[in-house]
Amino acid sequence: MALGKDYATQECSIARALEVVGERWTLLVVRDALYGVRRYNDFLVHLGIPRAVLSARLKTLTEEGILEKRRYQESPPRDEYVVTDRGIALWPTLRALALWGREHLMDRRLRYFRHAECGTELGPYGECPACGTVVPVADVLITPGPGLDPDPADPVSRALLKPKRLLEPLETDPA
Amino acid sequence: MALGKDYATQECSIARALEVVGERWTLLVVRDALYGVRRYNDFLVHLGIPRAVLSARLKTLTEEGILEKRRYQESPPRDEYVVTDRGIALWPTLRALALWGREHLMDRRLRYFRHAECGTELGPYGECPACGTVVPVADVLITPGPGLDPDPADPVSRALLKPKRLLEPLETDPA
DNA sequence: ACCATCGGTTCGTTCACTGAACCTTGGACG
DNA sequence: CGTCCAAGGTTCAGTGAACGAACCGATGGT
Repeated sequence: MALGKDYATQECSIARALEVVGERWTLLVVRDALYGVRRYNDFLVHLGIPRAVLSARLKTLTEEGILEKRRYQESPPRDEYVVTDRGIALWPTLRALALWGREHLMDRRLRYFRHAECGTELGPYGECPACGTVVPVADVLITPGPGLDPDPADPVSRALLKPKRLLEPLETDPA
Repeated sequence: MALGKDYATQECSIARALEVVGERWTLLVVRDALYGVRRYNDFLVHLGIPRAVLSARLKTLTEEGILEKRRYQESPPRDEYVVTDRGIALWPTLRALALWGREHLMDRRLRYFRHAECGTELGPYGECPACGTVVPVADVLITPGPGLDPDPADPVSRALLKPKRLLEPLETDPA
């Protein structure tokens, strides 16, 4: 969107939030970051997004403090984008959106989100029904569901076939 | 966004949800609908959205079953757009987005959302901390906060200066 | 007859997204 | 040394969506 002019006149925190994360692709980039995607190329192949747009989104997300760009090796110099606390705070929004989409648009289960400690599937607000506590994002286990393509084309989707915790960096073997 | 081509390849309920409500202005239209806005002109002046875009959004939201267009008087023929159950189900998403925006982008409180039965401000997941229950959207009272412009230009913002329940139709006197 | 309102549509301009090509840095290989 | 490859971008022409202003049709008021 890149609004400023328009949404800025709105006295509303929803509008202000959408100024930052409401543009096309932005929330999907944040989703991938929470799933553990960190490298430019992994975002690229998993999202199927034009390179120019990905560069722009990573730039503004970094500027807004939702991602942090950091050097993870010197030779050759390589940077990764790691989600910050501010980005992690978007988890309830993404969770609510995913729940709405699953309920109203999907006919099959693609993924389960569970409490890593006890394996119980999360409730609507990200809480563990068994433990009765809100599960920290780092303790959420993402596991594949029956509706998921068992042999996806891109390495990121393939890596997501194994259960893993959110935030934990994704291992993409380029096989 | 109007994607199909792009997001459709994504096996993800977030992506599917964003196909429907991820376009510019769409979530703000839904927000206004939950606030009780029903008439074309009220959406128009409150959002400051181009007419063509508003028409397009109302059309797709109606087609997606999030709003329902219905005749409320015959002469002259006038239609209103009323939010459906599917639209009401977006409340947790909007609530999460508002919370994030308030927490990370705002420096003042614009509105409070309270349990109409007891006046207690809602918790992060739309629950009433006093009653211990998730508050139905129709029982949420929206009240102005200290950061709100006390004399806004458009009639919708003016009507929202009085506390009212969500979903309850908005009374806009064209003063 | 004239004007105003509501709920739109039409249209020219501007702006963002798209996809393909290209570029740079730094190994790896021969 | 020269060539090739991968990662992580930038550049650029074409397209599609958003913007804002103008226009329109139905109805009611004066």
